[in-house]
Amino acid sequence: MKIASWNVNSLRTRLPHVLRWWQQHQPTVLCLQETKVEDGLFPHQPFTELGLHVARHGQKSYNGVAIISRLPLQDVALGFNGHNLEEQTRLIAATVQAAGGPVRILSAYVPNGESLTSTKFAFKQAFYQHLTAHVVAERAVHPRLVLVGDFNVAADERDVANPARAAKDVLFTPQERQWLADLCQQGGLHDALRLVDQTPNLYTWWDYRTYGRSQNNGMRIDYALVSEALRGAVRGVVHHAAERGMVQPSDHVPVVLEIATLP
Amino acid sequence: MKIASWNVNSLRTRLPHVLRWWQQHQPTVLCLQETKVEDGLFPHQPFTELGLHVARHGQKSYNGVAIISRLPLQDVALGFNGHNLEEQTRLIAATVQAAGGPVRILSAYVPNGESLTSTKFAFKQAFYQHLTAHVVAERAVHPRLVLVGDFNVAADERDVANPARAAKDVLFTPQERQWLADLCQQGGLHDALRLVDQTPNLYTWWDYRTYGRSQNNGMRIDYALVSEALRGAVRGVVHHAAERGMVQPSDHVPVVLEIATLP
DNA sequence: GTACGTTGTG
DNA sequence: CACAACGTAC
Repeated sequence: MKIASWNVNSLRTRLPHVLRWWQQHQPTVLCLQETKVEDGLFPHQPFTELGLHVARHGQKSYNGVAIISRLPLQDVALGFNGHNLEEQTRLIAATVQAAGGPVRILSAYVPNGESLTSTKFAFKQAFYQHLTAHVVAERAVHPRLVLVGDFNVAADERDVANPARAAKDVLFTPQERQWLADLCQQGGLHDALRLVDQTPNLYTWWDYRTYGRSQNNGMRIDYALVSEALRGAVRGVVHHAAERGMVQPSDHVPVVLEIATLP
Repeated sequence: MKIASWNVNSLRTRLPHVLRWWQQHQPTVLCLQETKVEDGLFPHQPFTELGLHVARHGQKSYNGVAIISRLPLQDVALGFNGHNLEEQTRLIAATVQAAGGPVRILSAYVPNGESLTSTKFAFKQAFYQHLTAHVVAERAVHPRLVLVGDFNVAADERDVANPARAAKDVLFTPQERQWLADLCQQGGLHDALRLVDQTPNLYTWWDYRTYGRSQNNGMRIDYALVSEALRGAVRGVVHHAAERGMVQPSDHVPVVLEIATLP
């Protein structure tokens, strides 16, 4: 079973890439972030006519998350038990019936934070706190849980090009790393890539502004996190870095988790 | 000799069409309107690398005229003797040495006028007055003169789909038709198409907003006007209406004047 | 409907 | 750098 996560930075603009990528890689589930489209304008048809199931939670201009799936999506939940933080659409969840039993899937788009002194930085912390509590509650109901998305934090030194420099800026401050660590520890989640692969410099995002100037100056800020019950099922995590080289690419690339769902 | 006129509605956006069209039709001269590009950002290279000569007079966002030519462009004149009306780049002229002697070519983009009560309508009248006086002066120096462009006026009933309705709106009011008639009479110019072809409903422009809804609801507002000295040389005028059906077309199509330049 | 410039966001 | 929205023009 392949569960993918991709911050597409506008689904409508990236739709050709997303459809081509789906056909090439045939995932079981694709979680999207930064769809930047209201629910009424969401492009359902290209997916439903492939026989896929769609759940989306979006707004005008900013944010927006979605789940596209080959399997039916059950118990779709928008936001935190139906309400959003700061009216921002950054979380969606659904359950799929896999071979070994139900898997709860969450697609999250964590706030960027802007800068250490911004009110958005405080909002980022609040979002992590809510997300952590939410995962604790969800995991009590759904032991087999996968949380994927754009977490806007690089976990450790292997996940940034220049750790000393990056630590001074948003996305790699000690505080943010702690928020992510707390999410994993209190939420009982494991960074699926690091369960199986310790290679450094495996990035998922390259800033539009710096990509052209400095080569491979990226960060790993998109993750697949799995609950303890799925720990042993992780077969691998791959980043589809080639997507960053396409014409008009997203600044993020797909992160694909493969799990064995039969016990 | 083929002298073409095309309101391209952004040269940068339409560049692929313009280059393909040039290769297909190999005009002697192409006059452009609504290039919407400052001189510093004008795409010279695609033309110069074909060995073509370029004169342009543009500004940011709006207006902008140009002449592309297989023959060298002499005595290039920007605006009305170097200055523009209302700081708008709507007129450019140059001389080419044709087989029968020099031909003065003017490319004009007449203001739209917006509505009868707009200050832009008064500006349209003022522009016609200046243009008429300018042509009178130019023709005294250059007997063989061609004035092409977007005149934003339909000359007579044959040039609109519904004359009664159109007469109430800008582009076909009696006043505007008179301004165009004055330009021709006082300027000593002839509407080249009507010298050789009386077919009605030969349009050059179809509004983006109405094109899809009502078929062939266009107007003839782009012309090739020739001086008395060239009257007998006119071999034909054709509208390349197929350009309106291309993907991402301009709302105007090329108007191509063919003249015999040998005496 | 199509295009451009500006502003706000990342 | 790239995206969405808004205002403006035709």
